[in-house]
Amino acid sequence: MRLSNLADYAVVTMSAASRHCGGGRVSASELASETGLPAPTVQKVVSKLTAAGLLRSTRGAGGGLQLARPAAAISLADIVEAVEGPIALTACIDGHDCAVDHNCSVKPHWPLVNETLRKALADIPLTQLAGQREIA
Amino acid sequence: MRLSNLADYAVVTMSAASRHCGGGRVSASELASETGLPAPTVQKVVSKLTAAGLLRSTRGAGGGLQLARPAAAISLADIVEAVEGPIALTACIDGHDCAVDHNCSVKPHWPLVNETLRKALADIPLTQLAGQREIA
DNA sequence: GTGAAATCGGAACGAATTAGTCCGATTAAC
DNA sequence: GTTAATCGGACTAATTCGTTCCGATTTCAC
Repeated sequence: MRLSNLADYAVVTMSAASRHCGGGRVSASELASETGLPAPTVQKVVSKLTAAGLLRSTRGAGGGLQLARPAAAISLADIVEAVEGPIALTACIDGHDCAVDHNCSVKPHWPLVNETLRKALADIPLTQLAGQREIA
Repeated sequence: MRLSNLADYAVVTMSAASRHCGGGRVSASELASETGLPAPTVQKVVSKLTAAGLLRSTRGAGGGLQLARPAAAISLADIVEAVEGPIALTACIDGHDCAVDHNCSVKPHWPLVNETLRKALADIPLTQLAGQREIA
């Protein structure tokens, strides 16, 4: 019931990147300096976020990162899913049987719980987490 | 964003125990047989649940477990907290600074998220999870 | 056109938490 | 008082996560 540190760092990184949305491209090293996180860690987080389509990467000299979508259109659920995969409390939903499949009366109820949690996280936009002066 | 297997097993175990609520004491071995989980694992889960006050243990020959509270009064949040501790997505809320304390603009928003998730889980009683036994 | 620099992307190593297992202390019944 | 069955805690092994490093790609400058 606790998201991984990578996901936590991803939220911080996205929050920092959202502040440079208007300024164009930002390098991963610069994000590391601003957030105080280790540079390699930020690189790994950025890789996952880029693969998920939340960030747009521009390679080469003078390149950098930029938000692929407006900050208001990115929710906490998107960031968590980008780093940790689908929002699922249990692993028995995607093939990995929990060895009690035959007598597991709670399994039918997990999708409902998962969806409830996902909705709760989807209702939190990046703008709220970033704490920008323009929250509207 | 995924609860540990122990918590998953705890839910299954509590669900199985709720069926024996009227029958009185149930041994951990019997719960293991019914759920199909390894007996030592069930013992570990039962230990945590008992320590949290969700189960009442009776030692000695002929002893066993029984629900400390009615099934309707036990929520999914109670079980998760019993096994995994407080519902907190991030570890930076209880002293462990995340090394970006000075520039972490998202930290003030985590308690709200945690409370939202906790409420979502608290709204799911054990009776709903137990449901009717489905024989596959 | 060529060279060089800077960037992201993926892979490998190490550490930490977790899952599983075992043995001992306690307790009730006989 | 003895026996037997139970829970409780501690140890070991495994998986996953976090961190770090190196290579492929791309752009700018000359």
